[in-house]
Amino acid sequence: MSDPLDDVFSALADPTRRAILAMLLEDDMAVTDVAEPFEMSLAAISKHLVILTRAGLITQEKRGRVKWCKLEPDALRQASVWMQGFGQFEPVNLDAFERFLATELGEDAQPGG
Amino acid sequence: MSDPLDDVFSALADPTRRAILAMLLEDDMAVTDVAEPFEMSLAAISKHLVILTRAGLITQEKRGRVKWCKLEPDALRQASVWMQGFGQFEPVNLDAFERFLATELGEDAQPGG
DNA sequence: TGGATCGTCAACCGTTTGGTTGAATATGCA
DNA sequence: TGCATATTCAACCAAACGGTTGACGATCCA
Repeated sequence: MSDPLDDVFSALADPTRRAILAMLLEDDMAVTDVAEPFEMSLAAISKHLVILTRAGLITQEKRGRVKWCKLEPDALRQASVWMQGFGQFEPVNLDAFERFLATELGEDAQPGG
Repeated sequence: MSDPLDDVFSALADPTRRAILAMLLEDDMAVTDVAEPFEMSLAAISKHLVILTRAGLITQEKRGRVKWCKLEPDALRQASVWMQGFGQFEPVNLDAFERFLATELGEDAQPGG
């Protein structure tokens, strides 16, 4: 009944969760290490990770005591495709197209703070 | 202090608001006409439109009694660029690229229900 | 075995969200 | 003028959100 885009976009709406995704862009991380730079409890971060998991934006795998978090960009890509539907009626939209190519080919993309 | 992406993504998190954006893709609309297909009060739709406006996803212009709503895809594009930063380390991503082209050229794009 | 670490669960709390209703405001028109 | 239409405002509500704390289960290791 509920659109998976609901979960993806509401997961992305929180700055803490976007920061977590950016961290996971570098490498897979344990829950404790994800929580380390934030000024909030481990339990709070654990909840954020549940929300990211339910949205399909990350997966978590337990090895021993440690639960590893891994970025899953497919859900992001789905949402991105939905959004790009709104660019189609623009006259040319070369700007977005060039930026798409830049990030896609990794030429000099700067993936945000 | 608060990231504009907060407003954009939380605006997009609601299915009613995404449906409104899809309607505005066709043409500019008056508030009453936006509200017509939904099974909720006009006041509720009015609030949704405020949220979309605050996020920069639409603009509203009053002409006479009627307030016209117009899609503003720039905010969407910003968010889309942020998201595409997460696709860059993927091997090729031809799938998203092809769909980008399809919607961009308007060949047989189906911009969602 | 026992202690330290990893992570979640459960209960609680204040704020925000998404909806309602009825009144109010602003404009168009006869 | 007076009435109909278009839209928002204000008050209210239940549910969800984002955080806290403390207790708990699971795992490693000496």
